[in-house]
Amino acid sequence: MAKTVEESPGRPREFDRDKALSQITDVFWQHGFAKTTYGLLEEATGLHRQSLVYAFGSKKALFQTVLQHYAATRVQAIIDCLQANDSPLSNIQAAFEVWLNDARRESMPGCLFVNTSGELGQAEPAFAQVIEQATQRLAQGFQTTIQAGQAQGTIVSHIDAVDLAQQAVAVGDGALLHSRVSGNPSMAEAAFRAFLAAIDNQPLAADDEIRGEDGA
Amino acid sequence: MAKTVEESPGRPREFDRDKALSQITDVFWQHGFAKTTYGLLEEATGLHRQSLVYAFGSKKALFQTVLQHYAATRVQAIIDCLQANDSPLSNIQAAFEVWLNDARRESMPGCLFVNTSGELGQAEPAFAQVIEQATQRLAQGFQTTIQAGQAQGTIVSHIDAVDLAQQAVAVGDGALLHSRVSGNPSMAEAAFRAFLAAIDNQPLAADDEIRGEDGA
DNA sequence: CAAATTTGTGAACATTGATTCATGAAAGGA
DNA sequence: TCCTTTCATGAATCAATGTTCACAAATTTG
Repeated sequence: MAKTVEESPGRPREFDRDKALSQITDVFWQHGFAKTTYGLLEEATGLHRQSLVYAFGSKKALFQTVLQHYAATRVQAIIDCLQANDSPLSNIQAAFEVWLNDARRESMPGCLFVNTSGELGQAEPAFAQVIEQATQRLAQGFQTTIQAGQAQGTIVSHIDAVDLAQQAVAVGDGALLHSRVSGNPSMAEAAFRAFLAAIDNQPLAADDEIRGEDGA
Repeated sequence: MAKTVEESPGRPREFDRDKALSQITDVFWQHGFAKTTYGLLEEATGLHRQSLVYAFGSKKALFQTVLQHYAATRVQAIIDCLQANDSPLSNIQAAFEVWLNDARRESMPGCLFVNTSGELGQAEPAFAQVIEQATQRLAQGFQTTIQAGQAQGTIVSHIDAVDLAQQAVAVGDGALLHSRVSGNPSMAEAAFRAFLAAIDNQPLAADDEIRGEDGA
């Protein structure tokens, strides 16, 4: 059985569980699963490793909790952007802005799910399942918003909404991956810019400002 | 100094260096850097670990060689597709097909560079540099092909070619990442389909009735 | 042929890291 | 108060792993 009891008789916990979880998330985010040691976790939280085991279980169980915490906060923030009370295009742009903040971060750029996918793949099915489910929810969020834009004519309709939603998630994942390895958000910015330009349905506004050279 | 001498007096090597390197690449591809042990490498190559050390140096040096080998073969194959003697759109489609083959592979789907980026990020600058350089070359290849298509009018011109090239690489990376964690190439197929539909400049063909399945 | 050099192979080494043991401390309940 | 339960901390344990040592085998060069 899990040892993460909510309330029970006996000595009360002296530290804030959620605060520790947040600090632990950052360590995994920065170092990945394999290179995160109990020494690093002790340093980040100020707690004894055995306290972490009592509170969260083994390292795998701890990481699973971290992934679920991440899905419930970070991924949910993107979905909230997509469902905001604004135009579909603005909502997508807002979601991209959240990603860009992750890409621009100095200390630990990128996305925990992206990093974990690359590191472990399907080697740990429990982890892969959390990531897969979150990715599905994210794609569904994009799809709904894109379909709304297509219905009102602000997003191009000649590309399938499901395909566009999958592409949006792929672009985000790829961009955040690259921001991690390069330490540079420019690829993410360019990729998001291209995606938004591609789905923007404004056939008359092409005379805005001519970008770069135009041979036509 | 490196111990990878090309030819020298003394006992000749009994195994094929390139063949072993290819087998080693597959092991790293499947398991990642950290989880690849000398035991796995011995099993895959049939060689003694010390022979590998003699031939390639330390584990990090070995992996660096693997990454360079991968860039010179796999990444180059994509670039060759982009520079083939065909239409720009067909060239891009052919490049995506190579990626799709990697996404569809049963045993070890995905891309070694993508996996390594997620696993190590900038933790090993020597690795990150190889990946970064290959990514730059790939983006440059897309950019050249896209610009050619824009010049001849087969690719849309209202989106910046540099941004589109960055997006293409991001889509590919994200799609291959997801194929690894999900074991399913459907996201890659959808994302590539959307990208191709978005850059295809056929203002008269917008009256196509059914866009469900891609024909020939 | 003899010396030098490199490879092949088995074993050992040293380090690291996740996990567990053992003990004292702090609460709640009877 | 006394007992049970849980937490905090230090130490130990056990397994895994990258690397190195030592020696036999194979080939080139003088």
